[in-house]
This record gives sequence, C-alpha cells and structure tokens, in this order.
Amino acid sequence: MAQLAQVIVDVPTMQTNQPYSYQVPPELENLIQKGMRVSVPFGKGSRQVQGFVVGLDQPTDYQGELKPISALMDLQPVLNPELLELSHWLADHTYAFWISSIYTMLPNALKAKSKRLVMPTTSLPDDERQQLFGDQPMLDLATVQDQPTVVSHLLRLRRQHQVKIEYQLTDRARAKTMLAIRPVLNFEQLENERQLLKANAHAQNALLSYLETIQNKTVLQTTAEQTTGLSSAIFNTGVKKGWLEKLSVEVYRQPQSQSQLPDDHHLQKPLQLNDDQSAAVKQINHSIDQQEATTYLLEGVTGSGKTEVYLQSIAKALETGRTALMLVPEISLTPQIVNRVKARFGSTVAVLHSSLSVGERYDEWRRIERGEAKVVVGARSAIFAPLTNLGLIILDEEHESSYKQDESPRYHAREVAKWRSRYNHATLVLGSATPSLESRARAMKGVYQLLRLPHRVNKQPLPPIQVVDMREEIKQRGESNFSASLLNKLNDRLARHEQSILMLNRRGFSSFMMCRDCGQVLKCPNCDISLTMHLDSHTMKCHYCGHEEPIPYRCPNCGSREIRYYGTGTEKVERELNQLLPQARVIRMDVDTTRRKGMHEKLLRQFGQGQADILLGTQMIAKGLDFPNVTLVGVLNADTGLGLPDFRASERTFDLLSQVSGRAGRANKQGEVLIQTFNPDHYAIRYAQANDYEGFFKREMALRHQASYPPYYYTVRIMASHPDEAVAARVVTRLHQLLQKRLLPSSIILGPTPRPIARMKRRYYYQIVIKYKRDPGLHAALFDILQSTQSRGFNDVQVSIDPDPQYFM
DNA sequence: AGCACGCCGACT
DNA sequence: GTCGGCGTGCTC
Repeated sequence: MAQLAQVIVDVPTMQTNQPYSYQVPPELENLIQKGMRVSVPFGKGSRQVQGFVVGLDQPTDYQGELKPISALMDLQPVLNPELLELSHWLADHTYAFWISSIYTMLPNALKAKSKRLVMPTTSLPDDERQQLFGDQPMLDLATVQDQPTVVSHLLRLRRQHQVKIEYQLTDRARAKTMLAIRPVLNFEQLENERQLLKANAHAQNALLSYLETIQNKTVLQTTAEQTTGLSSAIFNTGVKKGWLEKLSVEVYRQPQSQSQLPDDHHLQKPLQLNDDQSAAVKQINHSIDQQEATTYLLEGVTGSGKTEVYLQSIAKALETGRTALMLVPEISLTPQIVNRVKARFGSTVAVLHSSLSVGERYDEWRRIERGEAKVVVGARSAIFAPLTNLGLIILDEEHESSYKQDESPRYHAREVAKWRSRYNHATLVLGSATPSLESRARAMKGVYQLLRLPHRVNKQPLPPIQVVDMREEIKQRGESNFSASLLNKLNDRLARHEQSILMLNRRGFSSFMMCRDCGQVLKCPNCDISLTMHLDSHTMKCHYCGHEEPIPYRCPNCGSREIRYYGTGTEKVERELNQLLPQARVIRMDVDTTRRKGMHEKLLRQFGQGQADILLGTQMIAKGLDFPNVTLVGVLNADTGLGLPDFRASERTFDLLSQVSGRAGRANKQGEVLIQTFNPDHYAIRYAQANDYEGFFKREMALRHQASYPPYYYTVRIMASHPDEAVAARVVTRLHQLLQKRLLPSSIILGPTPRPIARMKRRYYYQIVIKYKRDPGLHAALFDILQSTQSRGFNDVQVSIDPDPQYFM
C-alpha cells in the first residue's frame, strides 16, 4: 500500500476547503513531511496546483482513484508544526479558507505562480497556427485572457486536440546567488605557482598573495575584486591556471534601509530605569524565567519609557536562550522604535517591513526560520514569524485597529499573539498609553496582569491641552481653519525656532463639491460616496475605490458654473499655511505624499533634521514620533471621527487625541497642545484634555454596558453584497432567518440593515451584527451560513463574516 | 480557480 | 442543425 498524504490545495473556495488525499510516490516517501509544499494534479486535464501537506497516512473514504503527488517544492517544511496548527486554528476562528490562512502566514514568494501555456499540435492546420501563434512556439493564456473570443476559440481547439495546454507552476522562492571564488591550492602549492610566474606578471602575483591570505575560505568575487583592486579577468586567469574555482553562493538581499545600522552609541546600552519601569521589567522577566504564558497589560502614559521596558524584557528572553517577537502598528511610521531595537540587539534582529520587496521579505523570513534572527520586529503579519522557542511577545500600542486585518482572514494580531503565547509558554506584553477597553477590562478582571507607568521619564509634566470652541471662533472671526490662538502659538514657535505638529484627519483639498444652483453633489459612480477634490493631481478622487475624474468647471447636472467646494483636507490647509505663515517651512504627510516607497522615512528624517517648522499630516503622524524640538501640537478638527455610526467612535477620538498630544514636549522643553473642535463638551474630548484615561474608561464602560457592546458582549458582523440591491437585501434577509432559528435568545441580532456606505465598487452591501456573550451554537451556525451561500440561487453573492469587527462602515 | 457538461436562444 | 452563452457541479 502506497503512502498517503493529505493536501490543502491552492484553490480558495468553500467547496475545496478541505484536505485532499494523494498517493506519495515511492521515491518521495522518505522525503515528504508535513508542512511542505507540493505540486499536485487537481481537476480535469493535467492542471497542476500548489498544495500544502497537512497530514500523512490518515485514512480516506474517497471512493475514486487517488492521484500521485507530482513533486515536492521544498526540501524542508515551510510550515513548522506550530505554524501548521496555527493556520488551522486561524481558518476556523476567522471563517476563512485554510489555504488563505496558510498564505497569510507565509511570505508572498512562497506562492507559486501558475501559468497556462498553449501549444499547437501537429493536427493544427498551418494557416491557423500562423494566425494564432505567428512565429512563437507557444502562447501564455494570460496574455489573451481579456479577449474572450480568442480564449473560447483556443479551448475549442483543445477539445479537438489541435492545441494542448501545459500547466506550469513557477516557484518564486528563489534565493539570490552571487559569484564567489575559493582557492583550490594550499599555501605551498600557491608559492610554487609564484615561482613559475614571469617577473612582470604583477597582477597574477597579487592574486596569488590574496589567495594565500584567504586560505581555503569562500569569498564573494565582488568583495575579492574590491579588496585587491584586481579585475575580473585576472580571476578568470586564476581559474584557467587551476589556482581557484568559481562557485555561486546564496546571499541575502540587503534592503537599503537595513544596511545602515544606527550608530547612536547611546542607544546601544540599557538605560537606567525608574522605579515604575524596574517593577514592570522585574515582573515580566520573572514570567519569562518561569516560562509562564502570562499576559501583561503595560499601561504607560506617552513618554513613560515603555520601549525601554520592552528592550530589557527582550534582553531577558535572549539571555534565557529564547526568542522574542515585537509588533508595532505600522513600521514606516515608527522608525525610531525600530532603530532602538536594532541598535540594542544588532544583527540578531530581523525587521519585517511592509515595503520590503518580495525577495527581501523572503530573505528576512528565511533568516528567522533558520534561527539566524532571534528578535523580530514588524507590523501585524509579523505575528506569524517562524521563530521557534518564543519566550516573549510584545504588542506595542495594543489598542491600534491596524492590528486587525480587514480582509480575509480577518484576524486580530492580539488573538494570534495569545495563541502563540499559550503554545510556546511565552510571556505576552500588551503596551499602550490608552489601552483598548477590551484589554483594560480584562486587566480589571485579573485575566491580564496590569503594570503601570504613570510618570514621564524626563519628569516633564504631560503637556497642557487647550480646547478651542470653533463655533465661537467662527462667530467672531468668520470661517477659518485656524483659530486666533493656534495662529499665535504657531508664530511663537517660528520665532523661537521650535517645531510644531498639526493634525487634520482628512486628506485631499475639499471633501465634497456641490452646485449652488441645483444642489448636485458629485458622487463616485461606483460607490455611495462623494468625491474628494485633489489639487495635487487635479482630479476628483473616490477614497474607497480609487475612481478618478477631472475636476468639473460646470455642474454635470445643470451646467451651472456656480460650483463650490466644501470641507477641508490637508492639501487646503497646506495652502492656507503658506499664505498665513509664508516664512514657515511645511512638510505635508498623508497617504498622497507617502505613497512612494521610502517617503515616510524621508519626510520624517527631514523634519527631524529641522528642515521644516511644521509637520502637517493625517492621523499617521499621531503615533510614536519622538522629536525633541516639537513643543506644539495642534489638532485642526477633532470631530471628524465622532459622528460616525460606530460604537468605538468616542474611544478612537480619545485615543487619537491622547496619542497626538504625547508628541509634544518629549525632551527637556515643555510642550503644549491645542485642540480645535465643534464639540468642546463631548466627553471624549474633555477626558483627553484632562489626560484622564481612567475617567474616560469608566464613562465609556458605562455606555458600553448600557448598550450591550464590547467588552460586555462580543460582536460578529455578517455582510452580504450583490450588484443588484434587491438581491443583496433578499439574501441577507434569508441569512437573518437562518440565524434567528439557531441562536440563543440571549444573543442580540441587529439588522439586517444597509451598510452605512451602502454601495461600494458597484456592489450593494447589507449587514447583520450579532451581539452575544456565550452562544455555543453560533460558530457552527455561521459556518453553515457560509456553506448555504454556495448553493444555487446565490450567484454573484459575496458573504463575509467578521469576528470582532473594528469598523462598521 | 478552471474545466466540462447541459440547457437554452440565435446564427452560418 | 450547430455555436456559444451561462448556470451548475466537481476537483483526491
């Protein structure tokens, strides 16, 4: 009996979301292992797909003939036992396909590209061959995919055996290789060769000396050329004469940002801890020593030195021979933290940067996998880093919603971190100045251990926060984005050569355009959203689907020229700053100015070096920045998030204001903060102004309790969409009925309702939100719902299930 | 996903 | 009659 393997194939659909059994050919029996990639035939024809071995020798009740595995794609498993198990849990937990969960955990390079190549057979008439193929021996089906008639013609020819299709799987996981040299002679032999040289053969003489110095080591040819100053021709001569051999060796690609290690020596040594920090480090380190899967909530005000606590805990994990994983919300926005980790731990650190190329990311991943990197820093997906022997996991800014992936698999890095913490008996540290209500509530219940850092390390008080009521301001001074008080303070900073940060949570120039004559608002043709004017590109853009069109000069509805633009974005404010403070140098930082690779770092570096007076940006500038010369933070409009139909709107506003306020007065200069708002009495703004997390927490918890929202209840969102609104509505009503039958009476079903943005990318969306405390049947019911939408009558219907949704738009 | 089969209306 | 559109079902 041949050996069997269970394989998850790269076909992400509900019907194929299960292991398929294959025969293991005898020659692979000793090589195959769980977690390896394989190439298998799947479906009609000889179509090859990539798959992952998830089991060996499990019995199958499949009645048909089992096909054999075509080939192994790896010599070693790409998923170790932990990650394989995690992928299964992840799929189950997020209602995602197993294959999607696996790919989410691996670098993109490990997803083989499949190609379909069409080739003529001898029975294809010459004239037709000439017409279809020209002089080419084959053609890639992908290149004609946009011409349906050509495709169907080719498929018909295939049925008639006039052409054949070959399936090619091309693995992109290529290690980079470089040319290297290695001496083949020993010292005496090299000396003998030297005797035979002509007196004027200086270059060859030098090469011999060099070979003697490197003995039998392998050296990259580029390195050898650089150190000796000899040309590649001389090395070729050396090969001919049998002195050395050339070979290709694997090298890691050097990401540019990676190559320069920070040389700030003061960052390399552990800093002196204050009492609060010491107490925190002591507890965390004790857990690391004891190999406890304890979760700590490290609640520290901005500037309280959380990073140093992380670093000393990482050092502890390494001392005990274990590895450490640290997540940050968005790596390009927090280069300062990353630099500190690299400075402290050097080349043992791997950074999983979101802007690494496919190859670079693969190299970093392999460095980790091979155990060459013992500390990993990265954003959300770094939680899947293939570290073994994990001793410590850190989530910095644990409240950040970017830790939740907003596409399938919709996982929260915090939940994955808990899973890995339990699996590895690793200590987990959740750090934040403004913990999520969920985490803080767990800390109150004793599920997490609460550690506090209530004081700033520089002993500076938190910056005073002034709130400006923009309603009053406009009454007295007319429409403006800048209050008198903010302008004064900005002028002040300019005079004192100090820097300011201004935040406006909206990009573009104007957020919508309206005709004064007929009231027409220009909307996106694909979405239920008004278009934003961008002067940079001279277009109207949709921020949801990317649609762009020219700026109209006449109303598209009535032809009137009376078009007005309303709402303010960062582009407009940048202009206003140039007019109001012509001497100020402004850097604007938003999605539009940082789209290009490396722009984040560049703009932040410029600001850090004092090449600008004002950093103007969207919320991306709120996190982690630490510029000692910044003494003023201004929030132009604190209300943008408050009106949203989302139970977390207040929490997010409070977090954002607290975070951005913390950017002021980081070093020895006192900072101050000014918040402009139309809702000066809103509790989120009041508590942020008072730096009162505790007060906010109590108030918000009461509201959540009253409305049965997290952390008192769990939520899950079911969303269905279809190009036809009536179909979407009908489907979601059907799902609602199915759910009602299966849920406990204690669970609350909200909806179905149209989603707040009802139409997006030409599809209509309806949603149901379930609030529940404990409902053992829910999980299975949701899976059945997904299953039910696979049947007929659900054509072109998309259903997604989001456990613990972060947004409801 | 990608393919085939089978059922319908519209053509050489 | 047959071509090709689309809905449906299956892939170890």
